[in-house]
Amino acid sequence: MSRKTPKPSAPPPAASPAAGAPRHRGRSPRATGSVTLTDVARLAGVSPITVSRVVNRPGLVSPDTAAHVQDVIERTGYVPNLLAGGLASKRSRLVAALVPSITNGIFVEAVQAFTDRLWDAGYQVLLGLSGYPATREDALVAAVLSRRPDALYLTGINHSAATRKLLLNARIPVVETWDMTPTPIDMLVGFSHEAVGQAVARHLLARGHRAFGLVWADDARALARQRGFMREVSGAPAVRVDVATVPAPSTLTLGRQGLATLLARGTPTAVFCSSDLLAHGALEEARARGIAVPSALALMGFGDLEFAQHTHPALSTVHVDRASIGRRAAELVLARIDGIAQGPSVIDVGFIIVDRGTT
Amino acid sequence: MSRKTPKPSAPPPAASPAAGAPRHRGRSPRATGSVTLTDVARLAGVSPITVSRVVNRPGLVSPDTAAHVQDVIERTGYVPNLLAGGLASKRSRLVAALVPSITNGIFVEAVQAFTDRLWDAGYQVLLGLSGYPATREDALVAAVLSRRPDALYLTGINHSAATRKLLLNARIPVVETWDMTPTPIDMLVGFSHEAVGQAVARHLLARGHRAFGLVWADDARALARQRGFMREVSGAPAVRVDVATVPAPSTLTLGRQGLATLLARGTPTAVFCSSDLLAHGALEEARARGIAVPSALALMGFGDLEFAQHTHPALSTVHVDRASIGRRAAELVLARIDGIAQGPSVIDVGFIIVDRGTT
DNA sequence: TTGTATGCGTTATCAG
DNA sequence: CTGATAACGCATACAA
Repeated sequence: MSRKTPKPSAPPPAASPAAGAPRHRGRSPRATGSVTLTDVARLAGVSPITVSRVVNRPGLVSPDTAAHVQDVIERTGYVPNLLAGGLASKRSRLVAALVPSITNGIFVEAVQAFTDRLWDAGYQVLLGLSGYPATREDALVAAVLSRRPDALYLTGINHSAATRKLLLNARIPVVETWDMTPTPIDMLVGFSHEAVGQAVARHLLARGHRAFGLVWADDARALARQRGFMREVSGAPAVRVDVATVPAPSTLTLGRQGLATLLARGTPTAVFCSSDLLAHGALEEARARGIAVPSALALMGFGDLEFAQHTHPALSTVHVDRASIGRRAAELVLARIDGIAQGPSVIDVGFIIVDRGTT
Repeated sequence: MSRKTPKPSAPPPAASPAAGAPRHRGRSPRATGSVTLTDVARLAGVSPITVSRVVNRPGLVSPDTAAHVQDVIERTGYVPNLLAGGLASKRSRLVAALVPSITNGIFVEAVQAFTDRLWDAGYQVLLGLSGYPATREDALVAAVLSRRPDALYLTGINHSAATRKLLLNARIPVVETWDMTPTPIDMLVGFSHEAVGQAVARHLLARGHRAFGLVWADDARALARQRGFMREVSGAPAVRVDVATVPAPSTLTLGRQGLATLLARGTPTAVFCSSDLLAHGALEEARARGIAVPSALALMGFGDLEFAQHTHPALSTVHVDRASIGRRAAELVLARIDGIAQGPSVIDVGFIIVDRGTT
């Protein structure tokens, strides 16, 4: 345990702050009250930068010094101040993620995966809740940028001009998610909603269906799926499609009503719902009317409501690997932060049609 | 639009930075590249502190000056740096919230309410995911405190000694939630889980039940509810209680298995599950066996799984106003930050037994 | 391997 | 109502 010269007097007891220099606490008119890196340095008999290195780059410091400093850190309960650190280094070690809501389970799984991955890499994620149709997104982006995050995760690709400008000025990596576009702001991890609609249409057509019903939420991404569906079926002969549109935040009740509406207007053999919550509502309506699913009516949702699978194994769906979106977004961000920007910066994670019976 | 003297030359065109002082960008070796408060001040012909006031306390500045500065702010796209601001003022305008997970819907609603309320008050919420049985909580608390939040929201009341010490040293308001204790770290918003168990027991006893089954997760708060239940029924004669314990993260499948276990060992007339997810699983098992709920078997959960209510209106539950927990926690925090620490700092939000049929 | 000098962008303090 | 000055706590760039 032999240390270099600068150690004025080893303090085996508790606090015996180098009697020459009087206690500093309370000296400056703006003193904060909590232990600073300088306090630790003084107590350990080293320079502040050495303490900084012990905390951030232990490799650059001799084991002896490191151990001693570490000891003082623990005794004093020193907690680094990342506001100061971030200001000095221009790296906040903070990454912001903007999500419409966390009570709606659909986006959380990706964010959780994103957060977990970044935490392991030494970053913290600041979550911003943009509210539904992204009303507050502009204000939120500005607020979040004022923390000087090292990167930004966005949900969706529809952003106002003001937002885009802020993002461009910020000069940090940005990942958009949950959608697909040839012109991302920066990077992108998602899938094409039009392709989903198209694939489902193709799938159902191949299974012989011609009379379709759509229970559809009035939401940008959902409408993209509808477009894809419509485009594909419009090429097939003798096809009928009826759409029951429902307002944006999907609920079970809206799903029930949607199917009721469709049944009042015709007799579809396959009903595609814009979300699994709607699909499950429709399933309840079918049950209530004694309509067998899937033998008498094929029912397809979108998004894997875990609950629905357990409740009724005959509800088909389009599966998206949500965690994977978060994980890959994190990889992209980390690569860019570390300057290793190799590889594509637009990733299509695709989707899978899970057919649990569609006649 | 007449302004005071210090305006050197009104710049109706774009950037004409007071020709006397040469451009500053790129001068310092550590220049950051983004617009600073000083840049804005120079362009507006005022001192930096005036710009600061326009942003933070518009009231202290003359309308003319304010308008002019505001204009420059918009033209330059200036975004304040809260790392610097927080460092200088010792107020980060950041509040941290620690939650086990966000994919588990149980705690999110409260956090969302907390976040919404604080956002309106000018604060941002940094979400920390502590993982299940709070394994990473220590590291997380340290990491989060290094951002110097103005307050902290915690889920639960079980914290390690190390965590408590960090929290005490931090000298910031702390709200614990979702539970009740006579010795909170600082403030508390929650309810007594023992009281829940007790109340349910009393309720079921009053409805004539004597043969009870418990499908129970192995989790601290859940066990507190069990204790309350046991204590209450132990006072009644001729009571039998069988407990099927299942591992911690509840699933539908575990609920099914739990009920199956109970039915293999006896014939309870009322089954109380530690969560609504388990209760719903049990409901499925009952359905599969042709046992009518609630006429042949009373089933009670805890926590209002919204889904379950729609699926089966005969599943009883203990209702907790989750959003209210978040809202009231926010109120407490704000009162303390503003120094208006009036009122109690321990709030019991209570719970409600929702009986949808228990024989 | 360790230390010195300096500045990051902002606000508190006190003076005009 | 406005400004000059001095921190806030830390890390970068070099030097030893």
